[in-house]
Amino acid sequence: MTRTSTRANAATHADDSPAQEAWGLMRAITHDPRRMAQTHALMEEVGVTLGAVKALQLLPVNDAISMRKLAARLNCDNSYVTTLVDVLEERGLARRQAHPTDRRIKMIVLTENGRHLASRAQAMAATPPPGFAALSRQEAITLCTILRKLDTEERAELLR
Amino acid sequence: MTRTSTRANAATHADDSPAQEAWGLMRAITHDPRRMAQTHALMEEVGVTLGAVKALQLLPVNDAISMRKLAARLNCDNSYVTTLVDVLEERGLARRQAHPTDRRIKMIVLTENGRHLASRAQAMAATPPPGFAALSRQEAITLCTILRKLDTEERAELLR
DNA sequence: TATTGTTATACTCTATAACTATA
DNA sequence: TATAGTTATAGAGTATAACAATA
Repeated sequence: MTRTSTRANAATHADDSPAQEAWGLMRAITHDPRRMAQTHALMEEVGVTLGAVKALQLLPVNDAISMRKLAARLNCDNSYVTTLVDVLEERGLARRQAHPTDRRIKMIVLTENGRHLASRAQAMAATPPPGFAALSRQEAITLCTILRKLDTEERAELLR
Repeated sequence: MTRTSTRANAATHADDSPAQEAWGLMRAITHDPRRMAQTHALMEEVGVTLGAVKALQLLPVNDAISMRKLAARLNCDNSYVTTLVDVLEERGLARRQAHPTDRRIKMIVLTENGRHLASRAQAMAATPPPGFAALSRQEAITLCTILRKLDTEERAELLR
């Protein structure tokens, strides 16, 4: 990126290209420590560790999912999913079910209680931090449009 | 067991508000697994663990910094910084120095070698992912402006 | 023979508590 | 007495390898 650069905006970013500055800001914004605090509160409430809460955030609320697919979502090893689902079962939040046709596969389903908790955990993750409320509708839409392009482009890059 | 490294896919946005969708996209974009791969490569090259690379990314390249302040930057406990700096010293990447006036304090300084590595690690973190290249200059500037507002607002929220 | 999940195990990450040396 | 850092230690997070059951 060349620096035909913008007006002297943020002093700290004087030498950054807009793209670099944007990237830095995105990382700062998504890093928000209050989210971690929220998550921690949920861990305490449910009496499970971080891994289990992450699983709750990625488990489909109404569907069943195989161990293997959950591992892919969590981007972790299969064996760790065993550990995690064990905890979830102990807490009565999920159950292992047989797959109807392939008996190697175990399908994980949330219990009533687990469904409830999973919904909350997922809503928590999906809720933008409070600062977003300061954006005008038009700004939010503009932001969205640019991020969509960025996301699409990232995905495309991934396949090259 | 293989770990399939999938990119967290942004959910379907049909029902989301623009702010919600933007938030989901930001999380998907910053989650990029290629960064983790890069970091992992550096870990291998230097022969240290992730914690040490993170320290390298946060150590001031030309200044000294106290153990305590480094702990604050890493957002971790003091005792863990001891562990980390021990490793950095073993690898000849950093040294502990006495503070000129307060003998309780130990100042960490990078060695020549460490400075080099730290610069690389920091440049790696600051470089936007490849998708950013697809944004027009105007889009990058617009994105930057909105994110700056968001960031400022987040900081303000933090003090309420 | 390949695939799904589990067990056994070990290494990394990280914090807490108790401690030492200053201040 | 309070603060900076260290030591000892333990628990959470996570992977690897070997394995059992099924396909």
